[in-house]
Amino acid sequence: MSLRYVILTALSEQDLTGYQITKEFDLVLGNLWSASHQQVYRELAKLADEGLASFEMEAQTGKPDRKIYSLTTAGKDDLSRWIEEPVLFAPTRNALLVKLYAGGNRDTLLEHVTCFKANCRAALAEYQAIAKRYYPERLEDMEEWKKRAYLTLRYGVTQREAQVAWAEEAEQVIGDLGQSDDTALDGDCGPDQAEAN
Amino acid sequence: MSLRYVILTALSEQDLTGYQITKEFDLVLGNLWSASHQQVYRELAKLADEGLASFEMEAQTGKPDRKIYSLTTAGKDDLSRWIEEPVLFAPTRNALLVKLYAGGNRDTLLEHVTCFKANCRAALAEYQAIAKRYYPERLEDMEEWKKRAYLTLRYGVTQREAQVAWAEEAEQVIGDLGQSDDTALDGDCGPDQAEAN
DNA sequence: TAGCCATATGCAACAGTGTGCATATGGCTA
DNA sequence: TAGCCATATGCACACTGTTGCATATGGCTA
Repeated sequence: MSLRYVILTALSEQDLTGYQITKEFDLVLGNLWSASHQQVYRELAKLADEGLASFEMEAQTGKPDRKIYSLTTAGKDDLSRWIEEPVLFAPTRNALLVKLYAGGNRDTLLEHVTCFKANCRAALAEYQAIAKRYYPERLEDMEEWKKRAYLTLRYGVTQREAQVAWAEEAEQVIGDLGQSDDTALDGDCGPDQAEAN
Repeated sequence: MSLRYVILTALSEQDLTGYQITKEFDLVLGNLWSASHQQVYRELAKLADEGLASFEMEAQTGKPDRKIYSLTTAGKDDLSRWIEEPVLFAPTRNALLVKLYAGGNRDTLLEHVTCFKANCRAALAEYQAIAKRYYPERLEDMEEWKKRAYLTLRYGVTQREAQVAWAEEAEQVIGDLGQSDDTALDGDCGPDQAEAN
């Protein structure tokens, strides 16, 4: 149910097209939520249908026509109401941890963890690039909306840093394990392990 | 697609009923994944249907009959294959960050963050209880499967600790904000800056 | 005895997300 | 000119997850 409010939030800043909102998910918004363009268009249609947003067609030269969406009063009210609601915390669902728990070949697990670490580092680099570009000033000098946005970025940074640290700890521990030790699986340490996928 | 493999993992340790698997999600497994009993039963039925697991009815005295599920060879193979596959990382979806980004009343945001912090602390306390009960020995003295399980718990601990630290930082920053400052909602204060991007 | 709880299993409907496919404009390049 | 890319929008179906409801055994307690 949150995607709709992410979109309402984006629209509360400025009028946007579905295409632009989708792009936002690759930038600042991506740190909070993510959605495909199909999801975005579908949700926008629903929002317009329910009167929370409205749109105007805009003809362009050299590019296809587009629909520029803006919040209605009802949309603003609904967003405000939602913000006041208690936050629903999503349960953990972590495939990497499942694989680690399940067992399997040591080198495979190491690869998974190393890949995870690389992902986290890449995310960190992106966050730092965003910080440099959008939040170059000191916290005290930021406008209030910017302080709040910066906090969401800080969340991503601190989480990723903790993940990298954990990954390094995990690499150590897994590195010290024997070659193969599935929980109750094939258990052979035979020559092969077909690289799936 | 992962729920099925979480269940296969649980079954790879020992034969279990749907009821027991559901209980597991409240304990150690809860740190990796979560699912309702309806989901568990549905998935078990599918696994049996596809020949990845099989079950035997067991009559009990004083309690209802139950189905004890066990992995088939095909099930073990499928689990092994899945473990080898690259991990699919789930995109971020964080309602708290959305609300923080959107704005709203300062005290509301503070409440949300404080509630989040309390949740994290509660989770930490649970993790510590589990650590004390299930992993009292030193890491070096653990069996290999236990080292891996311990790592998954460590992940939870390090993440939660980072979240608590962030929450305290956030409380500071939000505490210094003015009373009300929605992005473009009711409480406008002059010419709203709608920062592009 | 009535109601609650733990044990034990499940169906049905719906909401939310993901994936594949489709369509159209027009610029740039091989 | 053919193909690719960015822009721009969307449908249909499948899968995953949530919610409400249903059923049954038997112990414990008010």
